[in-house]
Amino acid sequence: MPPEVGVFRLQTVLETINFLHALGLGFMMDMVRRLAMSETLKIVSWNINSVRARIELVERFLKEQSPDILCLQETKVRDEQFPEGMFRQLGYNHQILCGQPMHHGVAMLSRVPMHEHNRFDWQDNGEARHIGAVLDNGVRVENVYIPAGGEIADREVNPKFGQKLDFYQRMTDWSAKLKTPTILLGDFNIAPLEADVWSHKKLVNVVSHTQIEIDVMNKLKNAHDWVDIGRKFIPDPERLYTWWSYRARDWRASDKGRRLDHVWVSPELEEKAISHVVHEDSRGWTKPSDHAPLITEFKF
Amino acid sequence: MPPEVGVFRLQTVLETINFLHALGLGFMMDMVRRLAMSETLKIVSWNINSVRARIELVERFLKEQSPDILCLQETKVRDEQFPEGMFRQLGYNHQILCGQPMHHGVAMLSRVPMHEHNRFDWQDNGEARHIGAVLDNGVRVENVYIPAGGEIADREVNPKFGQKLDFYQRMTDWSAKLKTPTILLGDFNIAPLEADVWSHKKLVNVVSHTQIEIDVMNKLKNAHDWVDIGRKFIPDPERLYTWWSYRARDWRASDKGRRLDHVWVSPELEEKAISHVVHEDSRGWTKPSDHAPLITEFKF
DNA sequence: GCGGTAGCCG
DNA sequence: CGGCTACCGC
Repeated sequence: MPPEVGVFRLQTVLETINFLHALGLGFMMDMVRRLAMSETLKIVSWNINSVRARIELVERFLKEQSPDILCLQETKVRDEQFPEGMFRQLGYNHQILCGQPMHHGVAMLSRVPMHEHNRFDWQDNGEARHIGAVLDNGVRVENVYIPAGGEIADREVNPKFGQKLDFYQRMTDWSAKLKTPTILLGDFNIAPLEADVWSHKKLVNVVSHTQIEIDVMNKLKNAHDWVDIGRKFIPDPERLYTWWSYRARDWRASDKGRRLDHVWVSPELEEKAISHVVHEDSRGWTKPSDHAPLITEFKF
Repeated sequence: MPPEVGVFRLQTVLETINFLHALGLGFMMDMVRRLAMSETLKIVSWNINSVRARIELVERFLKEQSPDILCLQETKVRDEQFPEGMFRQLGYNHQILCGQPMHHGVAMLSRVPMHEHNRFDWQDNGEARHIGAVLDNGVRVENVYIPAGGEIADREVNPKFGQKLDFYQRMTDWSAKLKTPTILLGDFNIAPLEADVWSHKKLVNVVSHTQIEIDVMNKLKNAHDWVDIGRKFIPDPERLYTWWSYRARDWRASDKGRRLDHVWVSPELEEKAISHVVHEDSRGWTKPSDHAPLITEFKF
């Protein structure tokens, strides 16, 4: 599937390569060849904590990593104000935006064709927390920002915690009916394993790592036999974090991380995943997000 | 007057030069020689619009221009949070701070000895708008941030305008009694001449250029026969601005400036002033203040 | 337009 | 700690 380049819709790989050559953009030819001729897909999930405040970081990341698809959470911007120009300049011409003022917000930016498929309101309150897309090969990508759940792990005193559990339950119902090969990724706001947090003992009653959350997460997982790509490539009990609080004096030295972000796939896609890394570097850049991007490569 | 260097108080020029040589700081020797052996003084007035937000700009300016004394207005920082480290690193060990939370605030940073002399509250409401210092040669430096005066040029409907006029009146009373040779500089928030604004006609009723303001400014000027150093070196009717609004799309192209900042001296210092420029360049740096620095050199 | 403040949130 | 929303002031 050759990419769109500005107003040009290039029909063949050869056309695309000749076009780039004419523009003196020979350095992009390898990329085009790879995109068009292989069935490799590099997809990223990143809770960006404001895409506007982080636009230069995102640009740097895209230039360094060149993913085909970027799935963002916590964009914190309404669609009219989304900084789509930078993405378009880098060839991310397929854009699905689902934002709202102030909080939450998800977005998908792609250099390969991608078609909006659905937007679930699993929280049933209008918050912008999900978009689903389908690729030309029929694979679905579901980008989700699950609520954090507040401070206290008790739905009686903390309604936010109940909303989080209900969100998981609705995703579970949806998963159970799911037939299509699907990549489900985003900020799940739960770190299920002991090796997913810097201290199991200290966090066992902290929202994100409580048993009740781990239970609802496992119910969701079993409803579709989701495969946890993070743990496929970095098996338990190896340390695996995707989030480090801003509040730490030195996030890398203290390393008080949690694995809140996840990439899950339908069982039939498990063997298509060929690599997965948490890009911790970008957590150390200037003015970073508190989450690191998750980079997964598939070969279909 | 040899400088203080950290905890060392160097008594002679020779001691200072030897000290720098021992530290491998030979590149500073010329500066020390100039400071200690000549009677030249380079003094800057700059409304910085937050010294914390602008600390890298200030550093760049000091490294490029190497003034002996920097007088800042609108520092917008309480004294405990003043970023004094950068100044100390560049040798500005004499510091007089007069800040408050959020608004206003003035500061003087000097590489030559300078002693706090007074702090007038010409507005009589506790706002941090003035500090006065005396140099070892007896010359006084008065650094002032005169209130802007609000939107409407009528003290009956706009108390801020009245406060501005009252501030000028109190400065006038002070000036009339002044006997010492003095440099009075800062953000006066009035552009008196037609050539001090981009359009006299359009601004004749805009606070900063109204006749009532020009009248109180002239009364202040006459009370001590203050010499306007800006117009001594760039005579009327040549265009002379020190401030350009942030709101202009392209401040340099539209050039809708005003001369709000001034350097005035006692009559007996007029002939000591040997140069004066408005450093418009720094208005074009990244994340600039809306005011440009005024650089004046004296030879005593 | 762009500083500062405050409270809200994770 | 550091986004957001607001308001305030120049």
